[in-house]
Amino acid sequence: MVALPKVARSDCIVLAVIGQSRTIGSSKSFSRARFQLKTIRMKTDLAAQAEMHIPKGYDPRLFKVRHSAAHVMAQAVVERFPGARPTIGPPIEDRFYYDFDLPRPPKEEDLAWIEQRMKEIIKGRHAFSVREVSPGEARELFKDNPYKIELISELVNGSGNAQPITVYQHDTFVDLCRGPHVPHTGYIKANGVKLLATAGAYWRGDASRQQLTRIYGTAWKNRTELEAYLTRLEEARQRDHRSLGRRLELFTFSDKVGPGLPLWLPKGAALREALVSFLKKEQLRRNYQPVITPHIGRLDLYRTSGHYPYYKESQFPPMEESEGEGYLLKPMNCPHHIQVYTHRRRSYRELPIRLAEFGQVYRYEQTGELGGLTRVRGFTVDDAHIFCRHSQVKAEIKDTIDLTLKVLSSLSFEDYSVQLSLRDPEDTGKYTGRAAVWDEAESAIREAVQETGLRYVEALGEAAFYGPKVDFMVRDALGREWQLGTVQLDYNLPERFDLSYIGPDDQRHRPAMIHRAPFGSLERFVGVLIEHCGGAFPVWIAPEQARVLSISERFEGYATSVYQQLLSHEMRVRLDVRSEKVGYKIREAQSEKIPYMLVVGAREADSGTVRVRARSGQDVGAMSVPAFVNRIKEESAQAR
RNA sequence: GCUGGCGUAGCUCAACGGGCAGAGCAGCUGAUUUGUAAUCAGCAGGUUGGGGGUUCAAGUCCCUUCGCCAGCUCCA
Repeated sequence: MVALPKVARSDCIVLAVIGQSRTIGSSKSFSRARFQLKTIRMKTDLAAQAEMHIPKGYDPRLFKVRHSAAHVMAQAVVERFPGARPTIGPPIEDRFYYDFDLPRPPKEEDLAWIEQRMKEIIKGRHAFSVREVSPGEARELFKDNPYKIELISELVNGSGNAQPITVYQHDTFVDLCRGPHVPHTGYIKANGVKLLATAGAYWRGDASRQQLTRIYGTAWKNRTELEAYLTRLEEARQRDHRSLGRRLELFTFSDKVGPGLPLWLPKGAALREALVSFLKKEQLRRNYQPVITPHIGRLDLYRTSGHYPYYKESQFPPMEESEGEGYLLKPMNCPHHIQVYTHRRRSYRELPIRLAEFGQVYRYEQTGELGGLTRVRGFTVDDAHIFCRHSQVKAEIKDTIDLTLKVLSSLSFEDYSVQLSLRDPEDTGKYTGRAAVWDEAESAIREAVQETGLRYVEALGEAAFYGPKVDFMVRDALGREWQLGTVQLDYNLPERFDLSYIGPDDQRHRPAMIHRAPFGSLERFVGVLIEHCGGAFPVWIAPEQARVLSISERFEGYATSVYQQLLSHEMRVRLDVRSEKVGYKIREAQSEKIPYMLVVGAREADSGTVRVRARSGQDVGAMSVPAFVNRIKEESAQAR
C-alpha cells in the first residue's frame, strides 16, 4: 500500500498534481494546503517513493521548467496589470498555473501580450537566484501582498517549528518560493511555451474566500513537444464522450427536459442493457436478491437516514404536503432497502442479505458541475446493500471488491486507482455516529483492502458521512479522474434505523451494512467507457453488433433472411439494403464503429454464407450464419 | 453556486468594422444495381437559444434569461 507520508515541509516538495477536484488530506495548513488539484507530497528522494502514483510522462526537469515558467508568467502579468498580486503558482502534470488577484479579468489580448512578454523574458536568460530571508525581511518584501503575508505567517508559525523562508528572483521579479528552479530563464524554451486558459480559483481552495484569476500555461522542451502535447489534447477532445455520444446516437439532452437529465437513445439503451444484464448475472451467482423500490419516499425517512439534513442543498426541493411533511425524490437507495430489510424479523441464519436494485436517484448538482454523463442530476446506481453480522464484514467487502474488479477487467479498464476514503480527523462534525464505531469500521475496511493485496492510497476527509469507503477511480479523455465503483462500510445507518437481527443467543444484535456499486453510476460509467474505447465497444456490449450489407438490391431477399436468422439468435443487428455501393455502406458502418459487417452478394447467396469484415478492416472470410453466431458468442464469453 | 468563455440548419462550421443568413455532411426525391472507407442530379432545410433595448438597419452592439464549455467550490 502507499500511504501519504506526513512530512515536514522542509523535506518535501510538491511532486505531482494529478487530475483535479479531489484532495488528499484535509488539513488547511500550508504544508497540506487544499490547492485546487490533488497534491501528493513526498520526500525529495524520488527513488524511495517510486511506487507513488506518478503521472505518466512525469519528468523532473520539465517540472522545474514549468515551475520557472510560472514565475516568468507572473512577472509578465505584474507588468501588464500593475495592481496584480501574485499568490501561488505551481507546476502540475503537463502544465503550470499561477493564481493572481487582478484589478480586472484578463482579455484575450492581455494573454497574447503576456505570452509575448514571457518569450522576451525567457530570451533574456535571467538567472534564478535564491536566498533565505528573515520573517521580518519577507514581510517587508511582500508588504503589499496580503496573500504572501498570510503564507509567511504560516511558515513562521506553522506546525510548531519555524521553516526557513526562501525567495527566488529572476530579472525584476521576486517571489516567495521554496523552489527548485532552473539556473536561468533560458532553460525555458520560448517556442515551447504557451498560455492555455484562464479560470477562477478560490484563495486556498476555500469558497468563502477571495476568488482569484488563474492562468494556465504549458511549457515543453521545444516546439515539437509543445505541438505534440496540443495534438494530444485535440485527440482527447475527439474521444470526448459528449461528441461520441451524439455522433453514435447513444444519448442526448434536451433543454425541455432539463440540464443533467440524460435521455438514452435506443443505441445507448442497448449498451446499458448489455452492461446491466452482465452485472445481474454476476450478482445472481453471488447470491444477491433483486428488489424494486419507488422513486420517492417520505421526508421523514431521509431525516432518519440523515441524507435530508446532510445534503439538503443538493437535492431537488421536496414535494411538501404541509410544512415539513411530504416526499423527496430519492437521492439514495439505501433507506428504501433498509425498509425491505425491516419488513420482518431477521435471523442470524439468513445473513448476509444482499439486496440489489438498479435504482434511479436524483440529486440537484450545482449548475457548474454538470457535464455530459459524468455529472448528472438523474442517474442509475447499480446499488446493493448487504446486511451482515460484524464477523462477516471482511469477507463481504472482499467479495464486493472482487466483483468491482471483475467489472473493470471485463471492460479492460487497467489504469484505475484505488482509494481508501477515511474520515477527516480535523473535522469530525461532518460525520454521523460515535468515534469508536468509526474506528472499528475504518480498521475493518482497511484490513479487508489489505488482504486483497490491492495497491491503494488513503485519503483523509473523503469518507461518506456514515462510513469509510473504497473508491475506484478512472480517468476520462481529458485526464480528469472520476469515481466509478465504490464499496462503503456503514455501521451508522443500522444504528439510525435501529436495525437488528436475532442471534444464536436469542438476543437482538445490530447488523453491519455494506453499500456497494461496481459501476457506480451507470451514466458516468458509460461516459467514461465511451472514452476508454473511443466508441469502439467490444462486441458483447456494442449497440449494433453486426450489419448485413447487400451488394445490390438483387440480394435483398438473401440479406433479409440472414438478418432474420441473426435476430432469432438475439443478436443486435441491422440490415442495409439501400441502393448504394458496398464501399459507401462499409464507410458508414465503419464510422459508426460497428464490430462486424456482413457483406452478401451472389457468391454468398449461392453458398449460404456471409462475408465477414471486422471493424479493424480485416477480412475475416466467408462463413455460414451459424458459424458467425458462434464466433460472436465465443468472443463475447471470452471478453468477460 | 463562483470566475471567464461560447450559443448560426440534425451535425461540423462560414458571414470584413452593424448593411439581402451561406457551405459541406446528414435528410428527402429521382437516376444508378453497385464486391470491402464517400455514384450522380435535384429538392428541402433558419424567428441566428429566448425576451428586451440601441439603430434607418442587429447573427454582429447593450441588458436580461436559459443552455453549453473550461476551471474553482461541492460530490451521499
